[in-house]
Amino acid sequence: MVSVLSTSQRLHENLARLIADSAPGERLPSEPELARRMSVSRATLREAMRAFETQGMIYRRQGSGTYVTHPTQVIDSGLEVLQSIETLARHIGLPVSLGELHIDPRTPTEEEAQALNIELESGVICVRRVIMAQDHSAAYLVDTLPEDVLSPKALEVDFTGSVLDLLLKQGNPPLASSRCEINAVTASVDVARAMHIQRGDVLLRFVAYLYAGNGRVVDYSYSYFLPGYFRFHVVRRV
Amino acid sequence: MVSVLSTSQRLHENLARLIADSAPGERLPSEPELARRMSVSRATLREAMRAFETQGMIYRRQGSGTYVTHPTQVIDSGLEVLQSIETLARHIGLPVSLGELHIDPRTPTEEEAQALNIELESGVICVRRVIMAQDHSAAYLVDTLPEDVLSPKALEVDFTGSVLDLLLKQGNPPLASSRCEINAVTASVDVARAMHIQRGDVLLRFVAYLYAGNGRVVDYSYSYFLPGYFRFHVVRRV
DNA sequence: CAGATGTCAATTGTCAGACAATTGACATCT
DNA sequence: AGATGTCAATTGTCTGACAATTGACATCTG
Repeated sequence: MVSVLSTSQRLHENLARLIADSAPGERLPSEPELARRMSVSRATLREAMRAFETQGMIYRRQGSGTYVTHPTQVIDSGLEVLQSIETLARHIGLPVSLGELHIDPRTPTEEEAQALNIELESGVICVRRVIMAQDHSAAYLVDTLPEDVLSPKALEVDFTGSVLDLLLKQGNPPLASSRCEINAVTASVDVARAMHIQRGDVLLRFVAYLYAGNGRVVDYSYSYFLPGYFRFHVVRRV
Repeated sequence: MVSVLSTSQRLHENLARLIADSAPGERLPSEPELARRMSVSRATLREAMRAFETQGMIYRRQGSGTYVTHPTQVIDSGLEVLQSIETLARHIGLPVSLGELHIDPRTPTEEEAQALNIELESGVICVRRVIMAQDHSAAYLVDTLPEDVLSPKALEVDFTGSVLDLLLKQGNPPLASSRCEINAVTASVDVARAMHIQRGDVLLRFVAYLYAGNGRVVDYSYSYFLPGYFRFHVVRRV
C-alpha cells in the first residue's frame, strides 16, 4: 500500500515551498496561473492561500496580486508549534539522550487531580526523566497522565524520552493543543537532586496542560531547563 | 460616508461569534445551510472556514461534518499574540504604572547595529523604563529603535510606557510580527540597580525583534520580569 | 507642462451549480 | 451476532462566470 497524499496536502506543501523560496515582498504568480501549475481548481487554491494568509505569510490585494511577507515564520517556527523537546533538539542539531527515568503508577495529588480534572481515587502515570546534553543534565521533565490515556506497555516498548511523541504516534486520543505557562524559578531540593545541580540554581520552567481534541486534559507536566542548552522563542503576531 | 465592512469581514465576524457560542465538540450546521444563513456562496464560506481551521478552532471531516474544538484559543490568548506588557497587564487586571524612564538618542552598539541591520554611524533611540506594580518594580524594559522609526516628539507627547502601543497607534510603519526569545537569567549589575533588586536575583528575560510589514527590524528589545507579577503562557498547536 | 480624467487589461473577490469521496445509520443477509 | 449492502447527508473538488479593484497608460484641460 502506497501512502498517497491528498490533493490538499500536496497543494499545501507545494505552496509552502513556493512561498519559502520567494523573497520578501515578491509577488506570486496569479491565481489562475498557480492553479494551472499545481493542477487544482482556483477554488481549492484559494482555500489553501487563505490558510497561509491567516498565518501572515502572504497578503492578497484585489486587483494587484498576492505578495509574500518576510519568510521568518517559514524557516523559523517557535514554541507555538507543539513538538517535543527531543524533536526541537533534533531541529537545532543538539544531540540529547535520555538520563535517569522513573515511571510511577500511583494516585494523583490534589493539584494533579484538579489539573487533569479527574477523581482523587483514580489512577495516574507519572513519568519523570532527565534529558542529557553534552554529558550534562540539561532538562528535567515530569509528566502526569490519567492511566487510561497511555498504556504502561507502550511506555516500556518504545519510550524515547518524549511522552508527547508517544501520544502523537499512538494517535489516540487525537491531540489538539497545549497551554504552556512560562516561569523563571530557582531549583527546589528535589529538582536539584534529580538534575545534579545546586539548590537555588536558576531554571526556566514550563507548566503545561495538553488538551485532546474533545477538550480533555490528557497530560499535566512540569519542565525545567538549565539555561544555555535550549533556545526557546515565540513568533508573535498582531 | 458610512464605514461598510466587506463581505469577508462580516462573514468572518459572524462565524467567529457562532464558533465562540458553541460548546466543545459540537457540530456546526452544514456548509450549504451556513452559506444560506450568512448569505454567501459556499466557496466563500469554505475559505473563511479554512481560516478558522488553521487556527485550530474547528476541524472538518468529510462525510461527517464540521466540529468546534474546545474554545481555549478563543477565551485565552497568550504570548503568541503581539501586545504590550501594559495591555497584557490590563487584561489580567494588574494595575501597573510607569517608573523611572530614560530616553537616549545615541549611536548603536555593535550588537544593536547588527540586530537592527543598520550602520554603526546611524542614530538610534534607546528607551529604558521600569514597570511598577504594587509599589514594587516588576519589569525592566529596554527598547532600541532606528531614529527614523519613532520621532522623539511622539515619545514626549503620549508615551504611556509602551513602545509597541505607540508604534501600533502611529500605524507607520505597519507592524507584522515579533520574534521573542525566552530565557531565565540572574540579574546583572545594571539591571539590578535599575530594578532595585539584588544582583543575582532570578529573572525571566525576553529578547525580541519586532518586524515591520516589509521585513525590516524596527525594534530590538530586552525585557526583564521579576517572577510573580506577570503570568506568561503560550498556546501551542500541532 | 502639470495635473486631472478616462480607458483597459490584469488580478483578486464572489457566485452558482455540479459531481466525487467519505461517513454513519439503517436494513438485510449469512 | 456479525458481516454486508444501501442510502442520505456532508465535506472535497471542479468549472465557468461575473464583479470590484488596481495600476499603467493615454488623453484631456487649464
